[in-house]
Amino acid sequence: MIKDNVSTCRNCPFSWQNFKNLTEEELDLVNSNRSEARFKHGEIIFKQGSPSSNAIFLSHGLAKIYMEGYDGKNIILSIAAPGRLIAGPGVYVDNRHHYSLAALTDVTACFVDISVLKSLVHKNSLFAEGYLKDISGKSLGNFNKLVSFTQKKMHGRLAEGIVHLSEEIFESSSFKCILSRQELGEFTGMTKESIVRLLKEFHDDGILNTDNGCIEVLDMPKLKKIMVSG
Amino acid sequence: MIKDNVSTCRNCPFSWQNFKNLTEEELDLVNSNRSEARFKHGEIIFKQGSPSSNAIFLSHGLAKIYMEGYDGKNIILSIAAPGRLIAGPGVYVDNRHHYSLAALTDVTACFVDISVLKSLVHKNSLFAEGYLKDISGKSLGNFNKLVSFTQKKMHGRLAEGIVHLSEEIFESSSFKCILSRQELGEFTGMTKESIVRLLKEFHDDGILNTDNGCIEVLDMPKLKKIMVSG
DNA sequence: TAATATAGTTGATTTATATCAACAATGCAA
DNA sequence: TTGCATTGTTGATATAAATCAACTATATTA
Repeated sequence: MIKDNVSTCRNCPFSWQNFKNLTEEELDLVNSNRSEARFKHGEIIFKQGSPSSNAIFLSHGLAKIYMEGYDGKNIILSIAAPGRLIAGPGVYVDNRHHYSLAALTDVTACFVDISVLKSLVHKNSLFAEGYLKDISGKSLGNFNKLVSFTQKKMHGRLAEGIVHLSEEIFESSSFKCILSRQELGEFTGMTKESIVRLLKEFHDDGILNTDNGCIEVLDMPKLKKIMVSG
Repeated sequence: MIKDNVSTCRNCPFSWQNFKNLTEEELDLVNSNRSEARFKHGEIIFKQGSPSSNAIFLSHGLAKIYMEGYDGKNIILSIAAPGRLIAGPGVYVDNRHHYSLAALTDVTACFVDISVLKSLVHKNSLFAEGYLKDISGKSLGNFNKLVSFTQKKMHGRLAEGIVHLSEEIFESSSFKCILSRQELGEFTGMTKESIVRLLKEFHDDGILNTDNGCIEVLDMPKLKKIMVSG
């Protein structure tokens, strides 16, 4: 009998930053066009290629945003957490999802009809600006990913991935990793075998511990050094 | 005595799509805050890291948008042509350029104070929406670049690059390449030596000709097949 | 025109990383 | 609990692509 449904957008503690730019009436409009659904770990929330008619916000849990590439090889673009708009550039281009979303834990997700957000972009210029900021920030993230994927080698990329998980997602130096080795590979651009080997190497160098699905960063400065130099 | 200065934004044939959403008065505001400068081939127009206080539009020529990576290795993100907004995500994040811009040919560029564009985003919701569309489209381009850089091998990436140059930039199967082998490498994620070898291979396979800096695509279907499968 | 710098080319070698294959551990279903 | 499927681990091997090094052609400048 879990009770983590959000009663309204007004009192949602995971509300998207940009909703702060709305009037209470506008936020109520969002709320009245909101529906909620639950997903179990592993379930797909939406698929790349399908029509994107809703913006999604997680109110509970974590999900992976990933692109399905050639012959079954995926790239995990980022980890979605509560408070983030999940919509993608397709919303303003071709109304298609250009990536897929799947639950990494049990997830509760709010769906808001995209036309509602678009109408608010028209009505409320602060909200429009906030949306621009949001997209811009994500775009920057992709720039960095592009540079690090093309120029860093495995050590640097894995270090970067772990630092990101530790600081941005779990906000702790020790966390249950959630991502399988396979997924860790899709997140950092390498095979699962390479992940295993590198984690071991990091362990042997006293940088981290890996116990039953958890990662504990022991030497963050060293890890960051590898992240930058690698 | 070249005369390709643009007299006003109103009659500019290379005007940004999104300016069509402005009233004439608003466009005049842009125009009165516009300044023009010329650059010679190779000159840098702005540098990654510097403050981004202006949006830029080319009225003549081509330029490369590139990120400066680790130890002098660059990635050319795209080729800028007249009609395109060049501003970057930094505008709505940290007021810094996150990539550099350099002239590939002789270039005439219009500079518009970014605060003017921002004020128009506030005043004109259609313009704001157009801006969102613009950023979204570019974001999609980066997604594709990420997938192709991480998953395709050299053949596929080079084919992709050449098809892009041919169809999007020069709109001809035969074109003066502009990009040096080094730059072609930065555009497709490989070294200049690999570019040379692959171009030769493509030539030997009857896919294209390379004569004094020109590329002539002879077998576009084959090239596209390599682009997709590679 | 000669002199020098830059860009292009080629082949030999090295290296990072994927792939393949076998096996161990873990979790889930019957 | 047993069996089966998934995930993790390890070592051996293959390969794509970078690096290195030498050389040639093409521009640019004196």
